Amino acid sequence: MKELPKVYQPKKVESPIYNLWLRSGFFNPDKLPGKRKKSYTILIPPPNITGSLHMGHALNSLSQDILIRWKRLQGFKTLWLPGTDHAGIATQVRVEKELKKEQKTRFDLGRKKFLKRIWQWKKKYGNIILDQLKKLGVSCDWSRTRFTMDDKYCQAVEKAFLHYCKKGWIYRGKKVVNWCPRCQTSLSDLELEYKEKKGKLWYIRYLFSDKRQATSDKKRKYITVATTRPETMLGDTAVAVNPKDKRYKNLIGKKVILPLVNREIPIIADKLVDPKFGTGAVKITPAHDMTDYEIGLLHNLKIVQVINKNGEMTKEVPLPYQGLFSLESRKKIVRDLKKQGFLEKIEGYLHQVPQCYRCKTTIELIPSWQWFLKMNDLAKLAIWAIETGKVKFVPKNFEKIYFDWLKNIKDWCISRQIWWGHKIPLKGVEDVLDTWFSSALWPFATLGWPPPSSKKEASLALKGRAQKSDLDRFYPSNVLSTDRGIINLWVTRMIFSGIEFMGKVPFKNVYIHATVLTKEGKRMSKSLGTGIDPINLIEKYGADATRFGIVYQIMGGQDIRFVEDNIVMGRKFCNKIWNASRFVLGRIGNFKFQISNFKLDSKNLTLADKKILNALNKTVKLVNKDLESFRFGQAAHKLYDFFWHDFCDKYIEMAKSQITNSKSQKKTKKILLYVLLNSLKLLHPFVPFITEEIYQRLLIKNKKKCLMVEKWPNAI
RNA sequence: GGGCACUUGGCGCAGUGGCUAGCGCGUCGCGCUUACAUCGCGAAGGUCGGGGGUUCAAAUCCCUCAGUGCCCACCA
Repeated sequence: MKELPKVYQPKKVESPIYNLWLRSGFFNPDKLPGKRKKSYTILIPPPNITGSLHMGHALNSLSQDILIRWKRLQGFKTLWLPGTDHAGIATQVRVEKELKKEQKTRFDLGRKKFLKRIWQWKKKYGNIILDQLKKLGVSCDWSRTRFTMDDKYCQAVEKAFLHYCKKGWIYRGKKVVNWCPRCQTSLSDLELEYKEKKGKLWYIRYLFSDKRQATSDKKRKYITVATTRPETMLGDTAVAVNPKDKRYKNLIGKKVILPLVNREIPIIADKLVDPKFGTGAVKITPAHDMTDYEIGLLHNLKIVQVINKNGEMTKEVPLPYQGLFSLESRKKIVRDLKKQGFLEKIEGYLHQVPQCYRCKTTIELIPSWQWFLKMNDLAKLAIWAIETGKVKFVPKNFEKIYFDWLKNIKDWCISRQIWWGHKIPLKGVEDVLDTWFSSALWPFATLGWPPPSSKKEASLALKGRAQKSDLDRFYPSNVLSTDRGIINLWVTRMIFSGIEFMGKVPFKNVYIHATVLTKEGKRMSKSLGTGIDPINLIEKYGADATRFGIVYQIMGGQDIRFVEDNIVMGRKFCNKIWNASRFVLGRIGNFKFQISNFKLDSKNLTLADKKILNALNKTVKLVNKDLESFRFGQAAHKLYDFFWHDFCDKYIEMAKSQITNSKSQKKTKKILLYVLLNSLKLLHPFVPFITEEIYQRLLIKNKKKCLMVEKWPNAI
């Protein structure tokens, strides 16, 4: 045996070990050794093809890798399926940025050339994250890598869409929708981000059209409305007050003249109006506000669109304002109102301004023709899944977010006017589907749904594989591990899609991992310069140290304040594992023990022997328990304490003297090797490289090709 | 505006009714003892955010206040 270096050198180990795993084929469930009847499946949340690895991915992938490696050791037929998401708007925006460097827009290229450009981009950069994940040591079955725009996946999307059509759940309608003037597309509510901005509240007077109408209060010649967006007043078709508001009760039904436009509009009553806000009287612009739109529908108001899809004022407005961008026209309108005496006052106002979640442009609300998916029945399915416990959230409190959204559900606007995505499979429609429509099918579209329609096709599809299809064998998956930010955007939609198309929920557990913040508690973000690149950590400390350091911090909280100190700890721990192994290997020499049959009879055991064997047993039980309930950090702490303090500090020290005694020598060696081997197994899901490297150097009988497929220790 | 969470030694965190509140990093002192100085041994350091309550007993349960992070929301 070669002498081991005193210090563990991850760089020399990681790449050869990863190649060993790849060559073994054991990432692929069909190539795993032994009889493995039960499957254990995880589908990776497909990263966007625009992305590169950040701490969130690292954290999430680690939880999944730990689970998969643990279950693989426990003898399950494990599948961890990787893949990427075409990420409609995100990718399109990314490539548009590239084009901008050449002073071009997508419209300059035209749809066909632009799409070609995106495919090129995808080919070049589409798998960056997956490649980076390999450095972390993840054990995905790369032979099953999927992309949400693979041919087969496109079929699934089309089939799902047509299925909804047949049910009559898809309809086209002209509604006020969120519109991104830069992306030139509609967006669902979930695709908005709100940013707090300092704005103003303008108080504007609308004069009564017949001054004598206000007879009860002779001084009252006008009604004042407050607005944060004065430019939309050009599209006002009513003023609304709360029916219970005494101040305005006698004005309901009267008419006012819209300043600058000179249109006569009615004063109406609607309970949606909050009497406490502003003056209690609100201008109603059905074309450019959700609430106003709803009020407009109820009161049969005319919809006057004054802002177009580029964010410019339309021909519906008086000539001086036509063609101006909305913010320019705002300035001019305020100036004109002031000049003409309609502006009562201006107040400062802090409000949440919606912006596009991909390009951060301020959203306009604009009436347009879109496709919608009726959500009533689907929402009920999703609610049912959680209420009956078919799907469980960990931590449980996230179910609230889920229910809150579902119980106030609106129909889902599924059409987008971007180019990159799944085209709506109907004639004459250029729109593509919301990227989340396709992600919603991920749990089964990746496994071969829709199933082949003929037997011939079926046998073709199964060529070279086991008899049963992946869909039969691996659906539903066991765990979905994801970020809390996409619970409704993605998780909810997978759940109802799974039930609708497969008749079964897509996964049993939804594990919501912690969000990684900086040490100061700020969000990690590249643009803020607060991001930490896991790849740098791997370079500096090694993959195992990084893994252990991160996992050590996953204690179940919603947030993790990341500190590099823990990675330092991880590195020290790896070194400890390395040296303890060096000691054991050195003392045992070339003797090959039969470890698998090693029985622990209590005769001939010293107190130290008993203690370490008991501690090992206890650790096995506790680690199992922790992992079953996704308590990754707690498991890591227990392993750390056991290995360092029980094994190294105590037992190895005792063993040094026991081993000099000819009576206890052999047993001590056996126990050293036994505890080391089992420790390696227990630690493997957390620190796979170093444990595999050491395993490869062990002299034991019945040695497996890889530690990765060894047998997880049973607690005695 | 509503909701979810968090607040424990210098820093990051465990601990969810009961021994003198633990761990990692850091700090200080002593040790290169033949697995490891990325180590060992020892030490200092906390009235568990403030206030109130329940209990024989609270970091741990309840109320309240404050700070922090996040999510949701049609106050124009």
